[in-house]
Amino acid sequence: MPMRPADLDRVRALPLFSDCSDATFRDVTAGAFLQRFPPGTTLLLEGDQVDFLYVLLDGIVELEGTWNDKETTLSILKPVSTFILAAVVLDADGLMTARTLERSDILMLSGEAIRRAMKADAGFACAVAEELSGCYRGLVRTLKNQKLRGGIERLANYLITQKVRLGGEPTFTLPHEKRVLASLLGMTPENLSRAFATLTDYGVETKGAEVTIGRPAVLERLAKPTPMIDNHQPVKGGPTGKAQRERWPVAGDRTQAA
Amino acid sequence: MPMRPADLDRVRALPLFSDCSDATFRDVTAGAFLQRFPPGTTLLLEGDQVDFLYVLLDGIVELEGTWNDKETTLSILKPVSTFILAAVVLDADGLMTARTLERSDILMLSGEAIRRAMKADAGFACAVAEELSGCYRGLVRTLKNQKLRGGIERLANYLITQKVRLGGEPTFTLPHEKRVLASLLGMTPENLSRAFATLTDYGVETKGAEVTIGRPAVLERLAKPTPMIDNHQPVKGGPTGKAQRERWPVAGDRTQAA
DNA sequence: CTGATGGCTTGATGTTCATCAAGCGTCGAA
DNA sequence: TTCGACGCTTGATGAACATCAAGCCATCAG
Repeated sequence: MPMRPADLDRVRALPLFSDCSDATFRDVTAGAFLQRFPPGTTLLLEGDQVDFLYVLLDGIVELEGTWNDKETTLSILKPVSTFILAAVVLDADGLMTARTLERSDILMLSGEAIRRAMKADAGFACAVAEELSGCYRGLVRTLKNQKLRGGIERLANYLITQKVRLGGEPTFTLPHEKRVLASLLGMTPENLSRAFATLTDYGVETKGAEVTIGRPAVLERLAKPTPMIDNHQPVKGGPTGKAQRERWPVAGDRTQAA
Repeated sequence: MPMRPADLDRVRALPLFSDCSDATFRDVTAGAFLQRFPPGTTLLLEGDQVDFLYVLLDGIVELEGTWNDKETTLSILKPVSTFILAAVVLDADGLMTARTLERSDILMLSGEAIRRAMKADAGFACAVAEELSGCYRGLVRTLKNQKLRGGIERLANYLITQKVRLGGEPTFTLPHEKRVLASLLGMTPENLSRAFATLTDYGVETKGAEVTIGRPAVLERLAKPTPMIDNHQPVKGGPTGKAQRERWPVAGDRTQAA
């Protein structure tokens, strides 16, 4: 499928590429191709060799892990995001299965070209390192969330994070099916249901996918959110990488601090 | 404290630095200093500003996370390892507390110098990206381990991994206190004790910190280890980064594949 | 309209895990 | 040596969570 110039611009605007030279960008995107996938398509299977860096331009994709006939979703990606960067950098097998949740436009960049570009363009290599750092920190947050909090607390914090990211309005709509949310939060759909029921006592009303947080203070007292686990960075309009998410000045702006 | 040339050589041999130019290495190590810490010393607190890249030259350090008066250990590092690289790259606050478990020799490199070197030396920036990729994949494994397996299965797989990493002998000694191991595996010391008791039925004998795996096949049938979660890469003699750990050819050597 | 499907909810039940409490053994200091 | 501290173990109990089963409700094809 041909790449439209508009798509190319969106990729160029990614933090990953916004700083690299024109030559690097041309080299990396030369053999690229854009593809549209229907919902439920498996893009990459756990253990597959990874030949491409994927860029989600439109749609939603889920990263999941499997063991012993059980599966769990590790992350849910929205546009514009790259994924399986780490496997590409190391030229290793993928550790996660990638699957579309909705119809998605996905750009595929040659992994070999990426690695070549890193060696040639220090700015690009730095951008890759920054993106990876952001991904890493995201996972640290997820792991702490999983090991330190119980199911109800995870849901409460998810709702608070979602609220601020969607603009801060007291009522918003869940971006995914509840069964997907359950897997992301590390619980069964049944227990997610019960957790929502429990949160009624804390001012959380739900009607289908519509959620309204009636008494934020009460919910927060239960959730005890902290910047060491929860990243309340609002999703701004422009395309943003995982790195920028982590740059958010939690306490005091340090851009000129050192 | 003065840096001995021998220490400098060990750092130079790290995958992080083995490929970078002499100039870069000199720049990065110029303002470095080596420090020896007693056991139980907190090197860095969750949320602290991170000004240095730490390199563990000798000893053991634990990375832990905290929430609501609970704590959990996220990783245990052996020499030679770097830590909090991601925070350094992004010039962000640390997400984990770092504490020595034993007396440790730790080299501290200026974070600013690291970032400067990355911009100047593409080879170094690539090495940073590779190290971060290795750390990222390690966390993915940990998260899958945590979300998909139960406590006994986690212990069983830990023992199997430990066995192969320590040379494959049926009997070996646990490298940490059991309370630390429990926290790493995401359970209480009490339940770790009970899990060991359960594993007696699977041929696992324990006498203090000495563990012997009597019937490996039986234990494996319970543990169901998989390269998608467990990294059975043996710890070779030389200093090895997290990246090399992930480069292990799981199925077929691809070093010359592309 | 009818029926089937699939996501969600609710209840009943059992497993897993944490907590509380007590006891045992080892080690180190007085 | 004696005492106390600490790590580990074991038992009893309760909380959190998964599983199984049934039912509700919206959507959609026939």
